[in-house]
Amino acid sequence: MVNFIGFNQILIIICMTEKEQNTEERILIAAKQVFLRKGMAGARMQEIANEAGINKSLLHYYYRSKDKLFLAVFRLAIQNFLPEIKSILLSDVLVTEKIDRFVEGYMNVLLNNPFVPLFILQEIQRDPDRLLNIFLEEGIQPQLILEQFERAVQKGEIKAVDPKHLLINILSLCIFPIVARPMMQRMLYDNDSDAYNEFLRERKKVVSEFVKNAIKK
Amino acid sequence: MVNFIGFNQILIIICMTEKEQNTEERILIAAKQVFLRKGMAGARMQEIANEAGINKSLLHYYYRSKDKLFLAVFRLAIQNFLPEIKSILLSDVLVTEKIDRFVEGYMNVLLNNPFVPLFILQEIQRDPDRLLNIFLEEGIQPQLILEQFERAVQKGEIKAVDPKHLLINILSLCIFPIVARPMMQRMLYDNDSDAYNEFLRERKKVVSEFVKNAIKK
DNA sequence: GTCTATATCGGGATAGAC
DNA sequence: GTCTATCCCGATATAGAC
Repeated sequence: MVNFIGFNQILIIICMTEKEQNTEERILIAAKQVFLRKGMAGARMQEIANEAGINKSLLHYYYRSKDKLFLAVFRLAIQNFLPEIKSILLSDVLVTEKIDRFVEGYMNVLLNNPFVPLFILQEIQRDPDRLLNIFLEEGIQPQLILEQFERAVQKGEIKAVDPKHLLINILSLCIFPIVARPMMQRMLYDNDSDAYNEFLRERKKVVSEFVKNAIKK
Repeated sequence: MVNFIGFNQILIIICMTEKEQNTEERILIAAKQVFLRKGMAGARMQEIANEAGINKSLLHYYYRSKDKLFLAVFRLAIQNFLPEIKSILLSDVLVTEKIDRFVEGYMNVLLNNPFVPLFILQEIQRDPDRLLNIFLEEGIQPQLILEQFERAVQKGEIKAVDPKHLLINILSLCIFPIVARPMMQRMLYDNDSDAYNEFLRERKKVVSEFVKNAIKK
């Protein structure tokens, strides 16, 4: 008897594969939403299942546990960040120009993924080494930008500042207004969402100017 | 029969009162620790009871529910912040001098309560209006400092900057290095805690200078 | 006020039918 | 692969003895 796979068997296989990918992906997207909103501890498997439009058990079928699902989601989340940021950091331009580009690009990323930073801050406190390892595996390298700042100081392009402080200053100015949004929007803008969006948009330029003023000789 | 309270009855009452206060207070302190570390969702009543060295049921005896306990703790936490900060904001000095004092005072408070900011950021996202109401009840008023910045701009003491951006810039530079500590300490200082403490101490001056440079004419 | 015991509930995880 | 039903544990909360 010849090995033979009938036409509709192939169809079934294709269908199952497509379904699998769809479901798996839908789970990931749903889980991302919920994890980002609630954090690991606050997220409920039921809520994720609802958001994905499937049964709770299916979550365990695809990702054996809540913990595994969480890890998958986290990798996905930071991979949205990386390519854009990396390309900016690797670009070969003057330090002041690079600061402009970085602030612009980084704040755009944050505006598109507003829940990611707080999520990272939460989980990094819950279990610091786990997430740090993932960061390292994904090739996050602060050394690169620190050296650039260092060289810019030596060449006299900017004031003599500690590169680590400068890096944290820039990150602070970009990230904090996003993670503190629920509070700041209420306290400064009467909870007017549009006004705060406008504030964040104009903030790209404001931060760039602020930093460049602070470090120019 | 005359109304009469015997001597040992008085002793008992005093004892009970003292014990009550002690226990109540011990619970508050323990709960503060746990809530700050784990957030509302991650905190466990058992863990709080252990930390206070008492039985789980006693938590419910003094504070009817986890939620009520949480609110009590939160009020306590922000009341540690307020007096110091308020007095700085109300002091009558030049804007640059006030920025120095604020950064110094605020970062000291943060160094003594390093878990508070992330805790606030977490809970403010979980239930924004609840915490905001507490802030308002406690008399937190950004308007005050905004007006001072405004006047300083008009008087020509500092560059023409948007007061709201300036306020958020200062807050960012102070708060972010504390909430992101677990990550930054590992990425920038090989997880050397002493080195990061030193970094934060010198940061008070660094931030002051950074901000003043950025806004001087 | 403080403890032990227990009720009650919700969530993660598994078994098994289809 | 997907569903229903169920297990099991842990956590909040209550009852009641002392």
